[in-house]
Amino acid sequence: MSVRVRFAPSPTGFLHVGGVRTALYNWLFARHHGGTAVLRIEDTDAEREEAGAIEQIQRSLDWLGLSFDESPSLGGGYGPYLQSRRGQHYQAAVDQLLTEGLAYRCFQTPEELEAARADARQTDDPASPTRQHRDLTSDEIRHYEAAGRAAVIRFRTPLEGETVVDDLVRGRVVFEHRLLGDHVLMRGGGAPTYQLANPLDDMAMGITHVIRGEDLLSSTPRQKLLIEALGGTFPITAHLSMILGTDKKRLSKRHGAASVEEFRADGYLPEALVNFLALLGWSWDGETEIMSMAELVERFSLERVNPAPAVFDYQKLAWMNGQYLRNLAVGDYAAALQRHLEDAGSPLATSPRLEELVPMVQEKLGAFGEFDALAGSLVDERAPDDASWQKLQNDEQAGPILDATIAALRALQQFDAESIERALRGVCEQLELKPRQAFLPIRIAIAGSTVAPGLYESIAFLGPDLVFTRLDRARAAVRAL
RNA sequence: GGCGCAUUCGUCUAGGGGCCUAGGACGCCGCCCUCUCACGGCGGUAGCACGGGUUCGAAUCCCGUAUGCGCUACCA
Repeated sequence: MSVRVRFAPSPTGFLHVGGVRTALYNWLFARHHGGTAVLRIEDTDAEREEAGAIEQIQRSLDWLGLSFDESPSLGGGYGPYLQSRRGQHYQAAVDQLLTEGLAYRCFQTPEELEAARADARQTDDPASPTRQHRDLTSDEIRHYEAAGRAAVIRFRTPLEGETVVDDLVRGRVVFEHRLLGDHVLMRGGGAPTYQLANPLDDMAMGITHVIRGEDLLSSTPRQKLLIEALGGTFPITAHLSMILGTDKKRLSKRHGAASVEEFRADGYLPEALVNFLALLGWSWDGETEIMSMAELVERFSLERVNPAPAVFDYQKLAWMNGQYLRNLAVGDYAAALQRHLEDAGSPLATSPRLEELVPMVQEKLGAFGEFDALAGSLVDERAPDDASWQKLQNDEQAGPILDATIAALRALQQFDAESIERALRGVCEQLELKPRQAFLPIRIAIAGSTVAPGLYESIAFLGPDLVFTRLDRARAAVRAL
């Protein structure tokens, strides 16, 4: 039997890292086994759906390099399976369940339900409120219908016994039927609930393995019961732990970036994010950390998924991204950097000289988002950093250093990094200063900041015209005091 | 409250009875390299939640407690 998995997000917002990890594990598992991974959008609740969310989810998955199979449902074009287009299929299943007495109509008003819940709090039968209309007489049904009451369809959950789920990451989990309650399959308006659409589609689509978040573990027995009532076989499940913020709460906006789009905007590489997320809850040998997509596919297995929740460590992601960045060939680095600058709408994106900058910044950046602050002043004309400029002006040696530098650079035949280095070393000897002292004012004059790419390379990159302009400007600022 | 899941350095993890005086990585600290920032190199800090069992022997198995998280919707 070949493996078929699905990633089934609801379009209620951006794709966040928890969702990405779920998507990734599904995808890796499918690819590892040469199986199929499909994307299914669970848009059964029109009210909570957010405009553009589907496109955004797809864009994020594309960017990450997670391509899903079989996406033919949208009017002949390409797109994911949409539950909102499968209404008849759900209706047919409900009709069958109704006929066989496996489901029933429930006419409770929200007020009645609430009242029943309040009563149930005192008892040891927490599920009873959901079963109030489980055994209505035909007279009662006629009465409710005559009164024009809308009905929801509830599943007739067995009152006794238990359902066992053999989960690939959690082992055997047992649920008592009496505590489950009769959950709603179809709303008053005729729309299916998740509890109906999700398992039904898994069955209809021949899903063999359900890999999803632990938040859905408790609804697994209901889904299993439903599928088995319909004569189907429930898939094998693997419930992944939650991803937490540093406060151990579910990762969200307030912990920092939590959506794919944000990491992208901050200048992270998709390969790095994928690698990092793969390791959040899974490991290969406990030692190897940097793994390509191909290696992940080859090595991934659900058996090695950790059942414990994991805290999302931004620092480690940053480190890993730096590793990926530094391993890029210059041309690839330049291309990726340019794409990032374009995405960010930065004017630096149009610079034809980005590639020249790469060797100067590649060792220094943890993410492309830092590029502008580090090297922007070499590409753009901009005001110097205030604090740095202050430092320059307070430096008593600055005047003589700048004078000597200007003279030494003026004397140069060749304006390349080696020549510049020799010239600047000469300045140090001449003034009997250590490079770290002598170069500080020069760096501020050149880059407008105490932090910048290598001095010699920066000077060579800017070229004599700009360099002398900036040195003169600094000289004037120092003299003005 | 009920049900469920989880619990190894600050964080991600290795470990599935003796190989563990618990290994790797990020972070942190120190040293080296060094024109700033980084990178890189070397070294260091730090952990089996607690209590009972089982066993010749437990981080590893069982029970309990604690704590955290999830579910408890006509959300998914």
